[in-house]
Amino acid sequence: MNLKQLSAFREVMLTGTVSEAARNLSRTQPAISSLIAGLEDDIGFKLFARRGGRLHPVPEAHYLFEEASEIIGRLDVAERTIKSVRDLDRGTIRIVSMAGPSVFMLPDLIGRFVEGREQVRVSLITRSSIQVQQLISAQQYDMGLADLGFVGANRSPLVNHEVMSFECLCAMPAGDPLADKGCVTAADLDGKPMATLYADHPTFTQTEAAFAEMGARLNGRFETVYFIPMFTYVERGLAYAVVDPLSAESYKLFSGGEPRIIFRPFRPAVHSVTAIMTPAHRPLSNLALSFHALLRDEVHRIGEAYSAAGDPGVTPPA
Amino acid sequence: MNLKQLSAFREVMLTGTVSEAARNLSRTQPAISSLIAGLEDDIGFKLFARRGGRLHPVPEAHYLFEEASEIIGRLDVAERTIKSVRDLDRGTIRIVSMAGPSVFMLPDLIGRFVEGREQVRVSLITRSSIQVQQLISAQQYDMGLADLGFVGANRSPLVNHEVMSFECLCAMPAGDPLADKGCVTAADLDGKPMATLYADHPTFTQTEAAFAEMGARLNGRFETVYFIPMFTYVERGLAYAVVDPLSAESYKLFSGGEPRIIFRPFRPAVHSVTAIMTPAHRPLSNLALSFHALLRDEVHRIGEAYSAAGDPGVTPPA
DNA sequence: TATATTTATAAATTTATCTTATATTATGTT
DNA sequence: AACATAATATAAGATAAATTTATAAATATA
Repeated sequence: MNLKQLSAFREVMLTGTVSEAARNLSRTQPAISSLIAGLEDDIGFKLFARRGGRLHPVPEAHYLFEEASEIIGRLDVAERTIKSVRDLDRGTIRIVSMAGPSVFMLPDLIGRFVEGREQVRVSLITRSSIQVQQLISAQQYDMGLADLGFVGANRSPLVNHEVMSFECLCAMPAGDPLADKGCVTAADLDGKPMATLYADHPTFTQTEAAFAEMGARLNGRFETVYFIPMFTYVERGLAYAVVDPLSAESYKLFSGGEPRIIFRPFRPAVHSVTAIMTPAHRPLSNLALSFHALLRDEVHRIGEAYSAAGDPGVTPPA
Repeated sequence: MNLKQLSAFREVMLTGTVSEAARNLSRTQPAISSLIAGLEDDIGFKLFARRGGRLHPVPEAHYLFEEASEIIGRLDVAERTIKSVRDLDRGTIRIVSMAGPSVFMLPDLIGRFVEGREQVRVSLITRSSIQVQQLISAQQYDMGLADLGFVGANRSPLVNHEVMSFECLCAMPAGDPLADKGCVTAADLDGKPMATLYADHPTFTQTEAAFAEMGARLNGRFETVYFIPMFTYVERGLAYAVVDPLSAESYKLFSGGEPRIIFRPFRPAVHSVTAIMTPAHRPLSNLALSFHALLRDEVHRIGEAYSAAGDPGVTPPA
């Protein structure tokens, strides 16, 4: 008893004749006849009584017809569904990210990704960079975005890290005199009020080192947990800040059309090392792979956009 | 996407390796490899990531595994069920019968038939002989048992009639002097009290004719609708009766171990013409065919048992 | 009666599946 | 590092299944 036999049988039951069934299935009549005969052979009795050169289903045939219809229908659904998975318009992606990108950048990217993919579900949670790696290595999430500065040497062997290093930027209010410089140095910010992250954040420690290197004094006036509050201080001209490109992009998304902060390259270079993490020993779904590619491209685009040119939102000085 | 592919895939998912799956399915490893490759080809993407010379299912594979398991399971159930239908231990038979046999004979026969066939359902209803033919021709029932004397020339072309003609018997109380005779004639019953069926029953009209033929007087003292009440009168020595063998058999079943009525051939012969009816243009289920054969044999057995030997329950006179 | 329609069967062909043999890759062991 | 082990992949040949073409037989229809 196989599928070919069952669908031939089903078609004969539906059409009433072998010839018509053969036409519907794009086969010849002897092919269908032989499938029916084979099916009858397999189950051990005749499904049709042959009278007047026609096939008349025996009562038992009606039971098998019901079953065959449901089985074939089920198979069709399964086939369609699995093929829609191939076409990436169905499935679930679970993402875990550090705080910064999870506020504007990732929701924006996810919004673009699910556009026109009604059946796609995306779950995004926010955790510390350390926890991001833990959750990925626990095979609980498909993708993670985290600051490798926190992870340091403790990279989990269960996690693939796609490492991207960026140079941080100096954020200042639009119209600030320093914006005229193509590049801002620690010396330029000597003693100026700064908004910084908390003490053990890699960006903060590197910024301190950069100031020390140039013999400049770091005047940490505002200390915050996330980047977003820092921008509030910068917007109002209360402070400068050294931020990574992803945070700069987040600000751009946050502020919408009229950015009141501009970004300039900062020297000595402060590096932000971000990684896209994926489970090492479990294949990603095609959908997740597709989003992974989008995320990587986006992060690279942001990195490049802010690195050389400074703030792409404002024309750099000639 | 076909069954071979799906069950190979299922087995690989269950065992974790192609080689083990091949062993379980009694195939070689390349056969399974090729089925998996074919399946992946059909659905358009890889179900397994090849790493370390092993297959690691992608997340989508788990969905297909669930579906494949259910489809295969469903097919197995259908196959088992249809084969149990073949073995006649599952199914339904709908029987319609005239009153006489439906009281004891058919229930007894049905009881024997369903013995050891837990899944077999039998429905038996009682209708007039005319209605029996109508219900069979309406394709509503699988089998009918009716007196053709009522149907006469109005045989439906939609019904197959298996006709059986019997000679009726004279019923008398055990110990009656007439029992000493090997054969009872209408003349023997001249003027004796008789229990008869209602006026237009074929057996009654023929009995009247038999008495007339021998110039005997028919003293119809009790008139009943069914045979069973007649036996009550006969048992108490209040009347004689002329009954067909099926009714005689019913009495035997009804009275159990100690029959208080004996039967003798009656002359001139009164014929009871019974027919087993089946739908002409619809095949019977194998189960119904099987019961049909049993019923035919039983009716023949009864006809033969009562015809020549008279009452088989009591030793006929030497 | 002639014609058309339907199913069944036989032979030949094509397609699918399976096996054997072998290559390749990864893993563990000495 | 060399070797053995175990897994998958691939190619070629063999076998089995499905399909088509051709044809016969039975039945219904004009």
